Amino acid sequence: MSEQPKQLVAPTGTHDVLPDSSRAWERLIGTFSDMAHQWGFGLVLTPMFEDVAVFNRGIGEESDVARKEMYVFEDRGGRTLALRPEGTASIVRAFVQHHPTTPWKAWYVTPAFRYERPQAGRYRQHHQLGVEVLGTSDPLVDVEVISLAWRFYEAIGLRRIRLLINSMGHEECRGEFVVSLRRHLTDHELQLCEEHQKVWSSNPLRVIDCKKQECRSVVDAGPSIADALCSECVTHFSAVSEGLTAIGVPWERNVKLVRGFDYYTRTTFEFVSDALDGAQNAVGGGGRYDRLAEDLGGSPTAGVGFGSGIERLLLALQAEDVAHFEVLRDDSIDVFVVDTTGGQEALQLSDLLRRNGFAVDRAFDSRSMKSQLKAADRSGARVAILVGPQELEVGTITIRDLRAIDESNRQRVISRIDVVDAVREAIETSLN
RNA sequence: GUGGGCGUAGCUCAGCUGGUUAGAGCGCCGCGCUGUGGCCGCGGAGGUCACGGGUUCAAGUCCCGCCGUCCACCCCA
Repeated sequence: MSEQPKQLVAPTGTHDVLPDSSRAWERLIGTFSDMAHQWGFGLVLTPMFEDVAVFNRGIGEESDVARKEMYVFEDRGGRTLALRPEGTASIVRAFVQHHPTTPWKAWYVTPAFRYERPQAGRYRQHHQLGVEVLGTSDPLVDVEVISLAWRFYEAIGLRRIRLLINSMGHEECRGEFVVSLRRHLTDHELQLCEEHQKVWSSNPLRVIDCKKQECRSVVDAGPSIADALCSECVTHFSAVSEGLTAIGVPWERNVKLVRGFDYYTRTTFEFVSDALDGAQNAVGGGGRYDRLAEDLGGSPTAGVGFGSGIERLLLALQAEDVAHFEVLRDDSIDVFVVDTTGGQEALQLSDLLRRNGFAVDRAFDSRSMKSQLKAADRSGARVAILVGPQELEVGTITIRDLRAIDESNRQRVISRIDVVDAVREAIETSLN
């Protein structure tokens, strides 16, 4: 006797999605796919791993994600590759590579990988869906992107969502702001929180959204990005916020909204769920990235997009008790075929009914009628059709309503030839 | 990367200060109903008490380590 091998499990921070919960995933992704097409976006699929430079140059080598969270590996040909940590950089790389006509409107759904310590709403593999628009700097595109996200959240049933928007300015006014911010932080370095006293100079913008009281006091007394914007950036921001208001999407300006990726210019935004109380309350976010295509070796091309975390959305839905994302009994199959003559009849009948559009399941292993009916009940089917030796001999089928309440009149015998029509009728008359 | 809680049946958990064959509910299988599910009753299967060391006459229970998980920080979806 050999020893039983050690049982293997999914790696830390990853999860299997089983049928109990995968139905909600299907609905979420299906809804987003429908809406993205309605908004004029086409699906773009890119490889799950890229040359590490795509992400380093994209999200910025100084960002936490690039510095310590990427899954970087070398392949057998000595290439340095990384599993994608977010959705945008790959899409822009594909744009640069194929130079499609603009505006290029892409939607995507993809896993994303970050080597982090897992906790509520944060995993080493999570999933994002989102869109990107390349090739136009029209502020109304920002509005279109944000509104798609907003309408999507509405469509899936989220209510307690808030939209926070800000502008990071373009290269120049943002640069000037960083200079004055640096000056201010240098003057007040010793008042910062312990952590930021050490690391603020590598990425001063990070201090702005630090939650510690020490840093907040320093930041509040310092320069605001809102005052540093040039007139063009101010105009852009106004057009975005007015556009949102025009179509009834509520927003809040948050001048401290500084997102983690370096590629953002001008518009940045984030959607937070008030139903999620933990630190992981951001269900989506994005912004404009007018320099990114250039950074990835393309010609200067404006871009804007958003991404949303599927796991976070599901947590928010759960927290809001959105019932329609639970698995409903109605969602299951129509007919369960019970066959106690060996299984050949179930084979033929299942095939026939499925070809006629019914959702059908059956039992295997020649189990007893009692056991097969139990399985039929568990399946949630509305009706069962029964074939035993008696029916087989005379060419009939017993059709049984599994949802009827009284025992009389819930079951009848039909000719096998009429099975499709009889099943159709039985399903229509069956109670819900 | 830092800090804390928790790992006992498929699932949710009980197991008092260490003491004989480790329990419950749900789920699963079977029987009551030798061709009829759900409800009810009865019965059954299923556990190297995450793993590895240690203390002890004796460890699910105490100690150390390790892995996993959850939570917080950091950061983000």
